[in-house]
Amino acid sequence: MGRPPCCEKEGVKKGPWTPEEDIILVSYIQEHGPGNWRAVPTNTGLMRCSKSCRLRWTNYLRPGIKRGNFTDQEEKLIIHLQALLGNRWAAIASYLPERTDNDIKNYWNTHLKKKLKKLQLSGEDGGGRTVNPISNNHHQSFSKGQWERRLQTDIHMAKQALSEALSLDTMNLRSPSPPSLGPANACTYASSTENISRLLENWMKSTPKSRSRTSLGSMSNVCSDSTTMESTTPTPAGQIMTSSAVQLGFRPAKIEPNGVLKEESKESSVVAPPPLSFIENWLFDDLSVGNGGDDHQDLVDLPLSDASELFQD
DNA sequence: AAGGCCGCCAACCGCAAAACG
DNA sequence: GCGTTTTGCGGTTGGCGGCCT
Repeated sequence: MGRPPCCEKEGVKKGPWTPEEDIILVSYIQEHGPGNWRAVPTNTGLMRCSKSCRLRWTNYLRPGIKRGNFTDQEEKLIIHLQALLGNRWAAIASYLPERTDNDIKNYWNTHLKKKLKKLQLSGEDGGGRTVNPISNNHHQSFSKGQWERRLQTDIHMAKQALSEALSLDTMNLRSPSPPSLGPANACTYASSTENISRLLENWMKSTPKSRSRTSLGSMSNVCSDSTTMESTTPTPAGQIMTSSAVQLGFRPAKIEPNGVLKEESKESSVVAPPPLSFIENWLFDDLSVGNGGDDHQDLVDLPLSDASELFQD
Protein backbone atom coordinates (compact mmCIF):
# COMPACT_ATOMS: atom_id res chain seq x y z
CA MET A 1 0.00 0.00 0.00
CA GLY A 2 1.74 3.12 -1.15
CA ARG A 3 1.32 6.51 0.29
CA PRO A 4 -1.64 8.35 -1.19
CA PRO A 5 -0.76 11.34 -3.33
CA CYS A 6 -0.84 14.65 -1.52
CA CYS A 7 -3.18 16.15 -4.10
CA GLU A 8 -5.76 13.42 -4.02
CA LYS A 9 -8.47 15.74 -2.84
CA GLU A 10 -10.96 16.81 -5.41
CA GLY A 11 -11.13 20.48 -6.20
CA VAL A 12 -7.40 21.02 -5.88
CA LYS A 13 -6.42 23.74 -8.27
CA LYS A 14 -3.52 23.25 -10.64
CA GLY A 15 -1.72 25.43 -13.08
CA PRO A 16 -0.33 28.93 -12.85
CA TRP A 17 -0.81 30.89 -9.66
CA THR A 18 -2.95 33.98 -9.75
CA PRO A 19 -1.80 37.22 -8.09
CA GLU A 20 -4.59 36.82 -5.57
CA GLU A 21 -3.32 33.40 -4.59
CA ASP A 22 0.19 34.78 -4.28
CA ILE A 23 -1.04 37.50 -1.98
CA ILE A 24 -2.89 35.06 0.21
CA LEU A 25 0.11 32.78 0.46
CA VAL A 26 2.58 35.57 1.12
CA SER A 27 0.45 37.19 3.76
CA TYR A 28 -0.06 33.87 5.47
CA ILE A 29 3.66 33.17 5.52
CA GLN A 30 4.35 36.68 6.73
CA GLU A 31 2.12 35.91 9.62
CA HIS A 32 3.06 32.33 10.40
CA GLY A 33 6.39 31.78 8.74
CA PRO A 34 7.24 29.08 6.25
CA GLY A 35 6.80 25.50 7.31
CA ASN A 36 3.90 23.25 8.21
CA TRP A 37 2.88 23.35 4.59
CA ARG A 38 0.22 20.78 5.18
CA ALA A 39 -1.73 23.36 7.13
CA VAL A 40 -1.34 26.14 4.60
CA PRO A 41 -4.16 25.21 2.20
CA THR A 42 -6.65 24.65 4.99
CA ASN A 43 -5.68 27.78 6.90
CA THR A 44 -5.61 30.04 3.88
CA GLY A 45 -8.48 28.58 1.95
CA LEU A 46 -6.23 28.18 -1.04
CA MET A 47 -7.39 25.39 -3.29
CA ARG A 48 -3.82 24.22 -3.71
CA CYS A 49 -2.00 21.26 -2.33
CA SER A 50 0.69 21.79 0.27
CA LYS A 51 3.41 20.90 -2.16
CA SER A 52 2.26 23.48 -4.60
CA CYS A 53 2.26 26.14 -1.89
CA ARG A 54 5.76 25.26 -0.76
CA LEU A 55 7.06 25.24 -4.29
CA ARG A 56 5.46 28.55 -5.10
CA TRP A 57 7.04 30.09 -2.03
CA THR A 58 10.52 28.62 -2.38
CA ASN A 59 10.82 29.13 -6.11
CA TYR A 60 9.07 32.39 -6.62
CA LEU A 61 7.74 34.32 -3.65
CA ARG A 62 10.50 33.87 -1.11
CA PRO A 63 12.40 37.11 -0.48
CA GLY A 64 15.99 37.24 -1.64
CA ILE A 65 15.52 35.40 -4.88
CA LYS A 66 17.44 36.86 -7.76
CA ARG A 67 15.71 36.49 -11.05
CA GLY A 68 16.73 37.26 -14.56
CA ASN A 69 19.91 36.58 -16.43
CA PHE A 70 22.70 34.58 -14.89
CA THR A 71 26.04 36.32 -14.66
CA ASP A 72 29.19 34.83 -16.14
CA GLN A 73 30.40 34.04 -12.65
CA GLU A 74 27.21 32.26 -11.78
CA GLU A 75 27.31 30.38 -15.02
CA LYS A 76 30.84 29.18 -14.47
CA LEU A 77 30.08 28.26 -10.90
CA ILE A 78 27.16 26.14 -12.04
CA ILE A 79 29.28 24.41 -14.64
CA HIS A 80 31.98 23.70 -12.10
CA LEU A 81 29.57 22.44 -9.52
CA GLN A 82 27.60 20.35 -11.97
CA ALA A 83 30.82 18.69 -12.99
CA LEU A 84 31.59 17.99 -9.36
CA LEU A 85 28.18 17.12 -7.97
CA GLY A 86 26.20 15.99 -10.97
CA ASN A 87 22.55 16.91 -11.23
CA ARG A 88 22.16 17.61 -7.55
CA TRP A 89 20.60 20.98 -8.03
CA ALA A 90 19.81 21.61 -4.40
CA ALA A 91 23.46 21.16 -3.51
CA ILE A 92 24.48 23.43 -6.36
CA ALA A 93 21.90 25.99 -5.32
CA SER A 94 23.47 26.14 -1.89
CA TYR A 95 26.41 27.86 -3.54
CA LEU A 96 24.11 30.34 -5.25
CA PRO A 97 21.84 31.39 -2.43
CA GLU A 98 19.94 33.88 -4.54
CA ARG A 99 19.01 31.27 -7.09
CA THR A 100 16.59 28.44 -6.63
CA ASP A 101 17.40 24.89 -7.55
CA ASN A 102 14.59 25.02 -10.06
CA ASP A 103 16.08 28.08 -11.71
CA ILE A 104 19.49 26.51 -11.88
CA LYS A 105 18.08 23.30 -13.24
CA ASN A 106 16.12 25.14 -15.90
CA TYR A 107 19.11 27.24 -16.81
CA TRP A 108 21.28 24.17 -17.09
CA ASN A 109 18.78 22.32 -19.24
CA THR A 110 17.99 25.23 -21.52
CA HIS A 111 21.29 27.07 -21.81
CA LEU A 112 24.34 25.42 -20.35
CA LYS A 113 23.78 21.94 -21.73
CA LYS A 114 23.72 23.31 -25.23
CA LYS A 115 26.61 25.62 -24.60
CA LEU A 116 28.77 22.82 -23.29
CA LYS A 117 27.73 20.56 -26.11
CA LYS A 118 28.78 23.21 -28.57
CA LEU A 119 32.07 23.68 -26.79
CA GLN A 120 32.59 19.97 -26.64
CA LEU A 121 32.06 19.65 -30.35
CA SER A 122 34.41 22.50 -31.11
CA GLY A 123 36.85 21.07 -28.61
CA GLU A 124 36.83 17.69 -30.29
CA ASP A 125 37.28 19.30 -33.68
CA GLY A 126 40.21 21.24 -32.40
CA GLY A 127 42.18 18.41 -30.91
CA GLY A 128 39.77 15.95 -29.36
CA ARG A 129 39.71 17.49 -25.93
CA THR A 130 36.51 16.97 -24.02
CA VAL A 131 35.03 19.80 -22.07
CA ASN A 132 33.70 18.06 -19.06
CA PRO A 133 35.38 14.78 -18.34
CA ILE A 134 34.08 14.53 -14.81
CA SER A 135 30.42 14.83 -15.63
CA ASN A 136 30.80 12.55 -18.58
CA ASN A 137 32.75 9.76 -17.02
CA HIS A 138 33.10 9.95 -13.32
CA HIS A 139 29.73 8.60 -12.39
CA GLN A 140 30.35 5.34 -14.13
CA SER A 141 33.83 4.98 -12.76
CA PHE A 142 33.00 5.62 -9.11
CA SER A 143 33.53 2.68 -6.85
CA LYS A 144 31.50 2.36 -3.69
CA GLY A 145 34.30 3.76 -1.60
CA GLN A 146 34.69 6.69 -3.92
CA TRP A 147 31.00 7.36 -3.73
CA GLU A 148 31.12 7.44 0.07
CA ARG A 149 34.05 9.79 -0.03
CA ARG A 150 32.14 11.94 -2.45
CA LEU A 151 29.22 12.13 -0.06
CA GLN A 152 31.54 13.10 2.74
CA THR A 153 33.03 15.75 0.53
CA ASP A 154 29.58 17.07 -0.26
CA ILE A 155 28.71 17.33 3.40
CA HIS A 156 31.91 19.17 3.98
CA MET A 157 31.21 21.43 1.01
CA ALA A 158 27.73 22.24 2.23
CA LYS A 159 29.07 23.27 5.61
CA GLN A 160 31.72 25.38 4.03
CA ALA A 161 29.28 26.97 1.63
CA LEU A 162 27.39 28.30 4.58
CA SER A 163 30.35 29.72 6.39
CA GLU A 164 31.71 31.03 3.15
CA ALA A 165 28.45 32.76 2.42
CA LEU A 166 28.68 34.37 5.82
CA SER A 167 32.16 35.65 5.15
CA LEU A 168 31.16 36.88 1.69
CA ASP A 169 28.24 38.62 3.27
CA THR A 170 30.48 40.60 5.58
CA MET A 171 32.60 41.52 2.60
CA ASN A 172 29.50 42.75 0.80
CA LEU A 173 28.66 44.92 3.73
CA ARG A 174 32.00 46.63 3.36
CA SER A 175 31.71 47.12 -0.36
CA PRO A 176 28.07 47.58 -1.28
CA SER A 177 28.38 46.87 -4.97
CA PRO A 178 30.96 44.18 -5.61
CA PRO A 179 31.98 43.84 -9.23
CA SER A 180 31.37 40.13 -9.12
CA LEU A 181 27.67 40.71 -8.99
CA GLY A 182 26.14 41.82 -12.20
CA PRO A 183 23.43 44.34 -12.85
CA ALA A 184 20.81 41.78 -12.00
CA ASN A 185 21.81 42.15 -8.39
CA ALA A 186 20.44 45.65 -8.37
CA CYS A 187 16.95 44.31 -8.02
CA THR A 188 16.98 40.86 -6.60
CA TYR A 189 13.32 40.48 -6.03
CA ALA A 190 11.85 42.99 -8.37
CA SER A 191 10.03 40.63 -10.61
CA SER A 192 8.13 39.04 -7.81
CA THR A 193 7.91 41.01 -4.62
CA GLU A 194 7.73 44.33 -6.28
CA ASN A 195 4.83 43.21 -8.37
CA ILE A 196 3.20 41.57 -5.45
CA SER A 197 3.59 44.60 -3.26
CA ARG A 198 1.90 46.61 -5.96
CA LEU A 199 -0.80 44.01 -6.10
CA LEU A 200 -1.11 44.15 -2.38
CA GLU A 201 -1.67 47.87 -2.50
CA ASN A 202 -4.29 47.54 -5.17
CA TRP A 203 -5.85 44.63 -3.48
CA MET A 204 -6.06 46.42 -0.17
CA LYS A 205 -7.84 49.25 -1.90
CA SER A 206 -10.31 46.92 -3.50
CA THR A 207 -10.87 44.66 -0.50
CA PRO A 208 -10.07 46.69 2.56
CA LYS A 209 -11.67 44.39 5.11
CA SER A 210 -10.62 41.06 3.82
CA ARG A 211 -6.96 41.09 4.80
CA SER A 212 -5.12 41.55 8.02
CA ARG A 213 -3.33 44.88 8.17
CA THR A 214 -0.21 43.66 9.81
CA SER A 215 0.76 41.00 7.35
CA LEU A 216 0.03 42.99 4.27
CA GLY A 217 1.63 46.10 5.59
CA SER A 218 4.81 44.34 6.47
CA MET A 219 4.84 42.53 3.19
CA SER A 220 4.83 45.70 1.20
CA ASN A 221 7.86 46.69 3.19
CA VAL A 222 9.80 43.59 2.42
CA CYS A 223 11.07 44.62 -0.93
CA SER A 224 8.92 47.34 -2.37
CA ASP A 225 12.21 49.04 -3.00
CA SER A 226 14.65 46.29 -3.58
CA THR A 227 17.57 48.67 -3.46
CA THR A 228 16.96 48.94 0.23
CA MET A 229 17.39 45.26 0.70
CA GLU A 230 20.52 45.73 2.74
CA SER A 231 18.59 46.39 5.87
CA THR A 232 16.44 44.33 8.08
CA THR A 233 13.56 42.36 6.75
CA PRO A 234 10.49 42.01 8.87
CA THR A 235 9.62 38.41 9.41
CA PRO A 236 6.71 36.77 11.09
CA ALA A 237 6.20 36.78 14.81
CA GLY A 238 8.76 39.41 15.49
CA GLN A 239 11.63 37.64 13.80
CA ILE A 240 14.18 39.92 12.28
CA MET A 241 16.60 38.87 9.62
CA THR A 242 19.13 40.92 7.84
CA SER A 243 18.39 41.08 4.17
CA SER A 244 21.76 39.53 3.59
CA ALA A 245 20.66 36.53 5.52
CA VAL A 246 17.49 36.46 3.52
CA GLN A 247 19.42 36.70 0.30
CA LEU A 248 21.60 33.89 1.43
CA GLY A 249 18.57 31.75 1.88
CA PHE A 250 18.75 31.51 5.62
CA ARG A 251 15.50 30.88 7.29
CA PRO A 252 14.57 32.76 10.39
CA ALA A 253 14.76 30.91 13.62
CA LYS A 254 11.40 29.54 14.50
CA ILE A 255 9.63 30.85 17.49
CA GLU A 256 7.76 28.01 19.03
CA PRO A 257 4.26 28.51 20.33
CA ASN A 258 5.68 28.53 23.82
CA GLY A 259 7.93 31.38 22.85
CA VAL A 260 11.12 29.36 22.73
CA LEU A 261 13.47 30.29 19.95
CA LYS A 262 14.35 27.25 17.92
CA GLU A 263 17.03 26.83 15.32
CA GLU A 264 15.48 25.69 12.09
CA SER A 265 18.50 23.91 10.75
CA LYS A 266 21.59 22.39 12.23
CA GLU A 267 23.79 24.10 9.69
CA SER A 268 22.94 27.47 11.07
CA SER A 269 24.79 26.57 14.22
CA VAL A 270 28.11 26.93 12.45
CA VAL A 271 30.11 29.46 14.38
CA ALA A 272 33.52 30.03 12.92
CA PRO A 273 34.17 29.76 9.20
CA PRO A 274 36.62 26.97 8.51
CA PRO A 275 39.47 27.55 6.07
CA LEU A 276 38.61 27.25 2.41
CA SER A 277 38.90 23.77 1.07
CA PHE A 278 40.59 22.82 -2.12
CA ILE A 279 37.28 22.99 -3.92
CA GLU A 280 36.47 26.51 -2.84
CA ASN A 281 39.93 27.70 -3.63
CA TRP A 282 39.76 26.01 -6.95
CA LEU A 283 36.32 27.42 -7.73
CA PHE A 284 37.04 30.96 -6.74
CA ASP A 285 40.54 31.03 -8.13
CA ASP A 286 39.10 30.13 -11.46
CA LEU A 287 36.25 32.56 -11.15
CA SER A 288 38.58 35.38 -10.34
CA VAL A 289 40.87 34.58 -13.23
CA GLY A 290 38.40 34.21 -16.07
CA ASN A 291 36.49 37.44 -16.00
CA GLY A 292 33.66 36.70 -18.31
CA GLY A 293 35.11 37.38 -21.69
CA ASP A 294 33.41 36.08 -24.77
CA ASP A 295 36.14 33.52 -25.19
CA HIS A 296 34.91 30.33 -23.55
CA GLN A 297 38.24 28.61 -23.69
CA ASP A 298 38.49 29.04 -19.94
CA LEU A 299 35.68 26.55 -19.59
CA VAL A 300 37.65 24.08 -21.60
CA ASP A 301 40.72 24.62 -19.48
CA LEU A 302 39.12 23.90 -16.15
CA PRO A 303 41.44 21.86 -13.97
CA LEU A 304 38.91 19.11 -13.57
CA SER A 305 41.51 16.41 -13.38
CA ASP A 306 42.70 18.07 -10.20
CA ALA A 307 39.21 18.04 -8.83
CA SER A 308 38.86 14.35 -9.39
CA GLU A 309 41.73 13.80 -6.99
CA LEU A 310 39.33 14.76 -4.24
CA PHE A 311 37.70 11.43 -4.53
CA GLN A 312 40.84 9.44 -4.29
CA ASP A 313 42.91 8.52 -1.25
C1' DA B 1 -1.29 38.10 -41.60
C1' DA B 2 -1.45 33.47 -40.15
C1' DG B 3 0.10 29.15 -38.92
C1' DG B 4 3.82 26.24 -37.27
C1' DC B 5 7.87 25.60 -34.71
C1' DC B 6 10.87 26.20 -30.92
C1' DG B 7 12.69 27.78 -26.53
C1' DC B 8 11.89 29.09 -21.93
C1' DC B 9 10.16 28.54 -17.46
C1' DA B 10 6.61 27.75 -13.88
C1' DA B 11 4.52 24.01 -12.10
C1' DC B 12 3.51 19.07 -11.53
C1' DC B 13 4.66 14.31 -10.39
C1' DG B 14 6.82 10.55 -8.16
C1' DC B 15 10.20 9.04 -5.17
C1' DA B 16 13.18 9.22 -1.12
C1' DA B 17 14.61 11.02 3.16
C1' DA B 18 13.55 13.10 7.42
C1' DA B 19 10.58 13.92 11.15
C1' DC B 20 7.17 12.54 14.18
C1' DG B 21 4.17 9.80 17.24
C1' DG C 1 11.74 -0.20 16.14
C1' DC C 2 7.97 0.75 13.22
C1' DG C 3 4.38 2.93 10.66
C1' DT C 4 2.70 7.34 9.19
C1' DT C 5 3.15 12.02 7.83
C1' DT C 6 5.68 15.80 6.03
C1' DT C 7 9.25 17.83 3.45
C1' DG C 8 12.77 18.01 -0.11
C1' DC C 9 14.61 16.82 -4.48
C1' DG C 10 15.11 15.89 -9.39
C1' DG C 11 12.94 14.72 -13.76
C1' DT C 12 9.44 15.98 -16.72
C1' DT C 13 5.57 18.41 -18.76
C1' DG C 14 2.50 21.97 -20.50
C1' DG C 15 1.51 26.65 -21.59
C1' DC C 16 2.99 30.86 -23.32
C1' DG C 17 5.53 33.99 -26.16
C1' DG C 18 8.71 34.96 -29.78
C1' DC C 19 10.58 33.82 -34.17
C1' DC C 20 10.40 31.95 -38.72
C1' DT C 21 8.31 30.68 -42.97
